[in-house]
Amino acid sequence: MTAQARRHRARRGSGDLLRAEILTAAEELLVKTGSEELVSVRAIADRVGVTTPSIYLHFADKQTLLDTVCGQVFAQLDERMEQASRGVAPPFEALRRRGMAYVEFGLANAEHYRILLLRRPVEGADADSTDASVAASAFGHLVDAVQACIDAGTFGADEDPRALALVLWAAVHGITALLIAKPHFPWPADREAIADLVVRTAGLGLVMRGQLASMQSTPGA
Amino acid sequence: MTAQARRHRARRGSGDLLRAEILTAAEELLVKTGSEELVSVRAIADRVGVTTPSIYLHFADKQTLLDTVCGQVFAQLDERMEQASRGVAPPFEALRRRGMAYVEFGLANAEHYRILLLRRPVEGADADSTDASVAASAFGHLVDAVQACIDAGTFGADEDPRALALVLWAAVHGITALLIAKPHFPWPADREAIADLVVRTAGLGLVMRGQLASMQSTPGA
DNA sequence: TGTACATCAGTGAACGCGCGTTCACTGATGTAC
DNA sequence: TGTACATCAGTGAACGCGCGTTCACTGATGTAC
Repeated sequence: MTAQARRHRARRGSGDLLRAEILTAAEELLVKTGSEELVSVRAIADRVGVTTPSIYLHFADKQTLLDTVCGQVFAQLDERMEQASRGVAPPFEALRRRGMAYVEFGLANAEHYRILLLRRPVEGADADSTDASVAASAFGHLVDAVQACIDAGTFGADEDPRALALVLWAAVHGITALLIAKPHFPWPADREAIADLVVRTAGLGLVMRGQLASMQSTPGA
Repeated sequence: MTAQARRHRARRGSGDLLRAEILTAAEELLVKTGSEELVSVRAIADRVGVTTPSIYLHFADKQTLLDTVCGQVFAQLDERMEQASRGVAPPFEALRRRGMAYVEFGLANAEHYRILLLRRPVEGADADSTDASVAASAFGHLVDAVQACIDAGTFGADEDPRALALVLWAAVHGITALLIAKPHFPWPADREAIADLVVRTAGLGLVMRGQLASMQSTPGA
C-alpha cells in the first residue's frame, strides 16, 4: 500500500476536517477490503495520507473509530428505509418497501452490514454509544410503520407493535444475513425474488394473525 | 493459562486419539472464551496438554481445524432438529418444533452458531469442504419437512419446497442471529416467546400463501 | 509593518505483544532377526 | 527370550509479521506587542 502525497497541515480550528477524512477512509477501506480485520489504523492513516499516530489525535482508540463509522452506516440504512416508504400511502405497502430497502441496503453494503449486525458486541460497551441510539431510532421508525398498519386495520388491533416489528426485523435480517454470510450456498438465481418472498410471507403471516384474532373475538361474524 | 500435565505419548496407530482431543479442546475453548479470535493454536495445544507444533501433525493449518469443528457443530444442529421433530405426526407441528429447536440450539451455542453462520466465508474455500456438505444435508432435511407439509395439503401444492424452506430458514436464522449479535437490545423479557412468534408467523404466512393460491385456481369453491 | 513567541496538528521511531508456522531434534514404541 | 534398529508422534526453540499504541519531537500557523 503506497502512501498518498503528504497532505497539507490543517488550519488551526479545522481539526474536524481530518476527522471526517479518517471516517471516510475507514468506510472506504471496509468496502474495498471487504474485511474488518484488514482495516488497520495504519491502513486508514495511509489512505488519508497522514502518519498513524495522527489518528489518535481524533479518536481515543480504534474501537471508538469503528463505532463512529457504525453509527453513520446505521443512519444511512435508516434514511434509505425512510426514503423507500415516504409518500407510499397504504401502510402495508410502505412496510413492504421498507423491508425490501433493508435487504437491498444490506446486500449492497455487505461489509458495513456485517459490522452493524453480525459482529460480536464489544465487550466493555454497555450501551454501544452512537450505535445503540441510532439503532433505537431506526427501530422506532419501523415500530411506527407497524403501528400505522394496526391503525389501518391491516394488523390486529390488539397486537404489540414492538413484537410485530421484531418479527419483521428477524425476517429481513435473516435473509440478508444468510445471503451475505453464505454466498456459496446454492441460492436461487434471483436473490431479490427470494427476499421478496420472505418479506411478503412475514407480512402475510402478521395480517392473518390479526384476522384469526378478530374471528375469535367476534365468533358469529 | 497453565498447561495441563504432560500427556502420554500415543501408541503407534492411535494418532486419531489426539486428533479427536484437539477438536474437543477447540470446541470447548470456543464455548469458554466466547470468541473465535481467542482460540489460538497455542491455546488449543495448551488445553490438550501438548506443544503447539503437534497440532500440525493432525491438521494442515488452523483454518482446516476450525472448518472441521464447524462441520461437527452443523451435524449437531441437524441432529437436534431431527430429534425435535421425530415422532411428531402432524407435519406442520413437526416443522414448528424443528424451528424452535434451531433457535434454542443457536442460543445455547452462541459462539458455535456464530462460526457456522455469522462468520465471513473463508476466502479460498470454494466449497467449504465438510461444512458445505453437512449444511446441505441439514437443509435437505428441512426441505423434506416442508415437502411433508405440501403432501399433507398444509402448504400449497404448487409451492417450491426449497423456496419455502429458505423462508423458514431466514426466519429462524434472523431471530437467532439478532438475539446473539445484539444482546444489549431491549428485547422482551421472554426471548423464547418472541422466537415462537417468529416461527409461527412464518409458518402461518406460508399456510396462507397456499390457501390464497388455491382460492385463485378454483374461484368458485 | 515587523518581530518574538506560544500553540498544537502532525511526525518519526520505537515499544511489546501474540500470532501462525517451520525445522531440526528426541526418544518411546514396535518389529525383525 | 534378547538385542539392534527403523519409525514417527511429539518437542523446543525460533522465525517473521502486523498489529495497536506511546512518546518525545518538530515546525507551520496564528497572535501579542
